[in-house]
Amino acid sequence: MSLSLLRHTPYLTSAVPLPIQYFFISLTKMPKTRLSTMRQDSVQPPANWERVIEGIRRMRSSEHAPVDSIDPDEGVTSLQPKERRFAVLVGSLLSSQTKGHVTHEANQRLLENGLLSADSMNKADEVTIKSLIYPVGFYTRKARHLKQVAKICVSKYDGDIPGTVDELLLLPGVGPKIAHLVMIMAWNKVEGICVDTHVHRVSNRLGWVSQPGKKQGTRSPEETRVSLQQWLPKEEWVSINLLLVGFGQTICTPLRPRCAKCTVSEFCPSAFKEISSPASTSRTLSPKKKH
DNA sequence: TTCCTGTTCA
DNA sequence: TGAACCGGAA
Repeated sequence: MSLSLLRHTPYLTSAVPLPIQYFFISLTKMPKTRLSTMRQDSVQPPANWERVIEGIRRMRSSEHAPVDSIDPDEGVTSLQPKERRFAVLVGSLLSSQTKGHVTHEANQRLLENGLLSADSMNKADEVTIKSLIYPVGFYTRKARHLKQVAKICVSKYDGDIPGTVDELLLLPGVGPKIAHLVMIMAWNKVEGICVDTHVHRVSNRLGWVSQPGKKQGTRSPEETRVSLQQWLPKEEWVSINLLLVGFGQTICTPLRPRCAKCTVSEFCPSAFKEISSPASTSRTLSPKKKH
């Protein structure tokens, strides 16, 4: 068991089989918010953020979210460490703009066909990969990326995957979201927050993040990641993803958020304002319309 | 229509 | 900064 994982995610110390993937963390194991955790820098945390997180945790416990029903470890824990890390990378690559169960089924098909290793993936036909991962989003592009990634892993990393964020970002198809996800899931290292569309949207609605030197909300997930990391205690960096993804899937939805069912709406500056998307959020805050 | 745990290229 | 990549689902 990795010490680094325990250090960064103390709530994973029991009952949860390691290594975990895709942030599959039992909700009952989610930590209570730590009070009085002083943060670095001079950035003031948003008011009541701890109460908001606690409230969202309660909502997440009482209402099931799609992200909770996926066990990404299925069939993968039996793999050797090197293959398991590669499988994590592949699963992460497949996940963009794709629902969890679709991603999971595609990964299982790759596993059944023995393609979840850098060596076998490198030798596989691109058309074969494409047909196996269908109907994952952007499957044509991803099949190409997977072959390129496998080739790089074989030639430069002896069949393993890169161990740093910077090196992961050099892989085709790997951006900030996937790089930070893979660092946590494959290497048990927390280099940054994994910010996807849900974390980006919910953070902005709550008024938790802003552009550098401005009061306006962030315009990209990467801006959100930097802004969040300036005040959110590192102990929360891992759990915040699954927390807000599930919350974003069920209550704080992109379209027609269910503010009436949300128990933290009193702390939310966007509550009951009929927000339809992050894009419209920034438009509302800074009207730069064109006609 | 918009969304789905984004990244790439103009 | 925005369009393109993908197609099924709500």
